[in-house]
Amino acid sequence: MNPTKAKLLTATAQVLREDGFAALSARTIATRAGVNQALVFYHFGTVAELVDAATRQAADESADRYREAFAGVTSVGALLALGRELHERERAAGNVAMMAQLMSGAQGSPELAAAARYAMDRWTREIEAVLGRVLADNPLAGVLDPAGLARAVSAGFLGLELYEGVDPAGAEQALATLERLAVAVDVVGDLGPVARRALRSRVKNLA
Amino acid sequence: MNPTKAKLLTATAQVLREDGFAALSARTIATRAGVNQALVFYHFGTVAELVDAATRQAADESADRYREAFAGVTSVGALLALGRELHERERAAGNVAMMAQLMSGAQGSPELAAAARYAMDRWTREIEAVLGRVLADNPLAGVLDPAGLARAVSAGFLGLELYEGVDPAGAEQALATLERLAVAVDVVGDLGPVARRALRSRVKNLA
DNA sequence: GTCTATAAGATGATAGAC
DNA sequence: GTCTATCATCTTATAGAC
Repeated sequence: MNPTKAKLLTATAQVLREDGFAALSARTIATRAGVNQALVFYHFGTVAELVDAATRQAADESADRYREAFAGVTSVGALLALGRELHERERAAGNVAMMAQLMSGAQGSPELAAAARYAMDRWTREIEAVLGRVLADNPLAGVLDPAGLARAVSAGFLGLELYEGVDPAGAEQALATLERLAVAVDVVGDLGPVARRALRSRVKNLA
Repeated sequence: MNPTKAKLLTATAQVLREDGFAALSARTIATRAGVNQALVFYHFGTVAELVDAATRQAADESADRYREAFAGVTSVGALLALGRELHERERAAGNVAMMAQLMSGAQGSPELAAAARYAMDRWTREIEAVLGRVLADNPLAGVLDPAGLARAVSAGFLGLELYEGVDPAGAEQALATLERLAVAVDVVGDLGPVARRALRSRVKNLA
């Protein structure tokens, strides 16, 4: 990989994270990369193609970190602890903010929508795998399919990130409640046989 | 209200909804409003102030519609049915997309962040009220505080809207799973006295 | 209140020197 | 591969005629 090309990719991610989609331009990116503006077009053709490449790369790296971290998780409790930690870490790295910016920018551009879809797919694939393991013997498993839940979790992180930029206290409150909801799902999984049977029979009618 | 001013406000909302935050400019807005570009600055001073005014107005109208619709709802089942209908209607109107665009644009602009926060507050206030009523005698009430849950729901809608623009099928799948989760919460609220007691004692330790 | 004209700057993108 | 210089086009914002 050409060093200038690499610099442009990481600079694009930085601008997207810190200043938002609206701040993206060949000049802002090149300045942050410490290279000449014309090199954006030499290496990537257009600004949109650079953004596409940068976000796909970031999504790959991010998803790979998810996979490693999720590898040994088999209980809801462990997933929650890890989830909170991972959430803080990814937040600090700015990956969620970057994806949120990508998604909003993608609304007006079919080319970027493809990159955004790719990024979401990479995330949900990892989350779906761990959710499938964790929910395997929960009586709510028939209701909470891992695929749908993984997508809901990914979308939820996007929304929370946007919300956090606007009202940090409110976002924290929302996150705390969601964690409690997850704990409640776990508690339901630990219910005694009587309550468990009662719940399962009722749940069966929903699926 | 000056008719030109009104036209600019609704045109701003339209551009934000249909073309996204990146497409906002005095010219795109004025063209859609059918008025001269200079009038943006005469009536609102800057483009940012126009966007601020337009999104506050839209949030007010949207929240007022929520309030009316939520007024008579007292059960989770009724809220879910209404929620799905409302979600479709607001989606078609483009209000959620507009807020999502506002939130992402707000990341780079403190002035817009205030407007975004105002919009989120108006939404969560209505949702919190109806959630408080609906969850009043659910054994999970101690875990799912209405304030946090309302914020989570608002943020969730934002994320789902962004996701939908990128992958409609995935977003629908996520929404379906979330609805099932809400139904499960309702089922828990309808549990017999034995299971209910077992759940409540376990839940008590979490709060 | 609304218009035209215009200033002053940022943007994507290209041509051509090195 | 990298640079400078340049283009047409877009932007916010203002001045001044009507």
